[in-house]
Amino acid sequence: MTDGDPTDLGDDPEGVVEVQDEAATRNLVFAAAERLFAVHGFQKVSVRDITAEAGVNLASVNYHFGAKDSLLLEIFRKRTAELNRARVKMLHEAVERHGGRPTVRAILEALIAPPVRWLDPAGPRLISLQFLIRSRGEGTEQMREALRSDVSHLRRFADALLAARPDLPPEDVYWRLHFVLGMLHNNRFAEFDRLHTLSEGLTREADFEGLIRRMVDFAEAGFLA
Amino acid sequence: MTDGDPTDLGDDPEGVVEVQDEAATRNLVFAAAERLFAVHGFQKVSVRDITAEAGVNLASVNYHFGAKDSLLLEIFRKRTAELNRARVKMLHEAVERHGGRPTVRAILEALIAPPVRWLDPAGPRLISLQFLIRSRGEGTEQMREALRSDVSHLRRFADALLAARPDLPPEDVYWRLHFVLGMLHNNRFAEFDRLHTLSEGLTREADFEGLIRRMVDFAEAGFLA
DNA sequence: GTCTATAGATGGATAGAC
DNA sequence: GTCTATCCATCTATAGAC
Repeated sequence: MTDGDPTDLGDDPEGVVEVQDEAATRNLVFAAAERLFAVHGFQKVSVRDITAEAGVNLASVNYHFGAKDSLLLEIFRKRTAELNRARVKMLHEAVERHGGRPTVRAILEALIAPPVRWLDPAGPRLISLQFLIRSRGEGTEQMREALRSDVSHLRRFADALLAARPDLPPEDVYWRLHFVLGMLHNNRFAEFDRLHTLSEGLTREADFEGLIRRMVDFAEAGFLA
Repeated sequence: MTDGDPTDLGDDPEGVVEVQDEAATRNLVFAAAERLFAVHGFQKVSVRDITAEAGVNLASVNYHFGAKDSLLLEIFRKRTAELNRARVKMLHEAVERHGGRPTVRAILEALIAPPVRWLDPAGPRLISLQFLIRSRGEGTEQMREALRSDVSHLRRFADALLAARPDLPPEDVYWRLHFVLGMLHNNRFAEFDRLHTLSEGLTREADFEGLIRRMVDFAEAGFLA
């Protein structure tokens, strides 16, 4: 369905296998790599693991992406752009809804809701989010450089928060934004497991809108103090 | 000074080098490994890197620790125990100070202050803390199993918080504890760098008692909501 | 574009001399 | 306990047939 233009298939005498969309293998590699990296870590997953998982030959990674690191970087860029787009869209809607001056709560919702919605195992985004969280600690030098220097999307959130709390010293606003990001980056499989053990099953992360509300409540209270 | 009993040195005809404390090499390896792991990550640092950094021979890691993973686990266990001891001690003092029922703020201080004090570059703990933070995302299976199952030290904090806020649904208490831990785990070199870039130098993490106060303020507000 | 085969580098671990 | 030399597994990347 999503493998390109299927109208070519009928006329090809060589059958279906040879006329796969030229991007099919590339997409298989991309998806397998993202999943394995997200679950097992960047360094522990080899090109062999990826190609075996994708069911393609070993040389595919280098042919389609040049190198393992380039593949990593491409996944990172794509998912980062998608997440930032969702966040900025929500922030923009909040700005319009509040006549140019969104509340702290509306800003925090735009920051928090998109990545938490990605946690839903019923959706197609859980793997991408775990990949992005992992890239923060294990990323290549290129990825860390991108994270360090590209603060353009956070810039908007910081400016909105500064405008919403002009009475606060700016460094307080920045520190609190840092704390909220820490809350978000902690949403890993392993941390949920630990919390689940500690609470003896009381905490279930299945209710994502509820989790968003809990996080926004907590963060908002911290910002309004 | 700390390399054993120096009184033996004067009588040894073979000189200083051969009569080093038998633990000297072991300690050199331990320290070099912790530092390299903390800065560069667990997978990226090889046994060769460690022994070169320590100025000892390649076989030292296997002789003194058995394997690279065992060395990692030993560092992890030692630093985890030290951090937990400092936290539990502060919690115990808060319990005594408050006649058995410490406030939310006192509990949070016991949870937050020790690891943030370890951030001080003037102290000897900065590397250990970065190692511990990294172990959360990159740890071996043994380390992750230890993190998952050994919640005995967090158990005390959770119980204290449940007692301090008996009016809250327990799952709310657990989630908020999870949020506070996220704030703590985000205190990595790279995240401070990013925050520093975003705030154009306004946020300086040099004032650790100030940072503790900011974090406790934020977390307390979130808990009292 | 796909595949096999392999080059070339690096890793953890160990044997054995001292 | 320490060191050198080395085994052997594994990795990334590429050459070259199809």
